[in-house]
Amino acid sequence: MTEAKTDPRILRTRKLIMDSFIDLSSKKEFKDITIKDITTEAMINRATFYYHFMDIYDLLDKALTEVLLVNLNGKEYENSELNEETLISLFTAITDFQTSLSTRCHRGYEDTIARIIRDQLEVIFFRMLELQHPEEVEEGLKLSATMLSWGLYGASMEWRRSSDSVSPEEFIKTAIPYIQNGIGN
Amino acid sequence: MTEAKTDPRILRTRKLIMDSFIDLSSKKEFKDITIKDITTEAMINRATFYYHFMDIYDLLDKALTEVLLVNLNGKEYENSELNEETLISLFTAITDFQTSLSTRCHRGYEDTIARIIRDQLEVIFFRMLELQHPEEVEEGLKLSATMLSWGLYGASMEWRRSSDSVSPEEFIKTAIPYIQNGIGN
DNA sequence: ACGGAAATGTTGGATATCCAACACATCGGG
DNA sequence: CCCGATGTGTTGGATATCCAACATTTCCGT
Repeated sequence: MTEAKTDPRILRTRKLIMDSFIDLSSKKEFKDITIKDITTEAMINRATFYYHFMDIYDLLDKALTEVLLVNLNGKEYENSELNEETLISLFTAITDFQTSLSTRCHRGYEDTIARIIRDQLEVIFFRMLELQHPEEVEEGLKLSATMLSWGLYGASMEWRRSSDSVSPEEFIKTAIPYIQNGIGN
Repeated sequence: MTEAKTDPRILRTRKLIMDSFIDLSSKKEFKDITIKDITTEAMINRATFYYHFMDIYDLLDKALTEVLLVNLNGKEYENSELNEETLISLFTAITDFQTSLSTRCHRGYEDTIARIIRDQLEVIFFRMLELQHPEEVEEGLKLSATMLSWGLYGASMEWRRSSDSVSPEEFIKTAIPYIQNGIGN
């Protein structure tokens, strides 16, 4: 209900900046991308960049979040339950996202990426848990969501490390029983 | 030397509008494209459209000119002579342009398109003639350029009409001797 | 042929963006 | 070491763009 539509110029400019950044990321390493590069490509003034973002790390953060959200929104977790299907879907969304990033060059920013993934996962988990256990206190659900997000992210790291070419689906399925027994009714 | 750089916001907005229009043109007929459609796609306000263009016909005009210029600029006629090679190059540029337009739907606006092509050809011819005949009076060169532009455009119409699958190069080559004898020293 | 809906243009005041200039940090070469 | 060159952030005044509202025209269904 709290309307207050954001000015379309803001939406347009942010999109131009993010698109340019993502485009440049596929051509250069992150550390070689300068703010002038981005603003030139986006056809906006350098000062305007600072109107929207603190610095280039802020942009990296928000751009990756945006991309991850696009990856996740195709899946519609809004009103779904936390079950085997959604867990598999979430897990493959993460591994897809990381694979798509590996073609770009963000070496040295794994921590940022990890935090972004965990943050988004936590929000999704919390929504699902809230829906499934309306009687529980918020604090408990929050903590569960936190632990699940760390856990699923950790699993994705383990999947990448193992690299014995088992599919993400198969990989996460082996862990699901333990998760389910922990969170099941 | 007469600087007076145009504001980058203007360049950006015009580009957004033109790109959106060209994009929409490949999906709808011109007559079904509304100004709201364009401005929505371009993420700009409808009032801003009128800041840059008189109406949608003005946009059609300028957008086509832009596209044609892109077609022509790859060829670099700036300091070239008016000889067989450049004539062939110009002719194929025109036929390419018209072919690319035929996939879009501008039925009923052939006159506009024709005028745009002739206008641009005339400018190019005049520059070349000026370079090649510095001693001549401007009026004579202007008129020659006008006649050449009409002539070459007419040839392109004839080429489309005949459609006996002879290449544009071959087609125009048959006419070049007459042009050359007319304009040669 | 009528009436409502949608598209076209226009306007004045609000706001995002631009510019030029500045101070500061970083870096690589002589 | 120092210097010029390059990148980062910040600022105040100028300007392109937005918005909401309006009048007018075009279109389409009944």
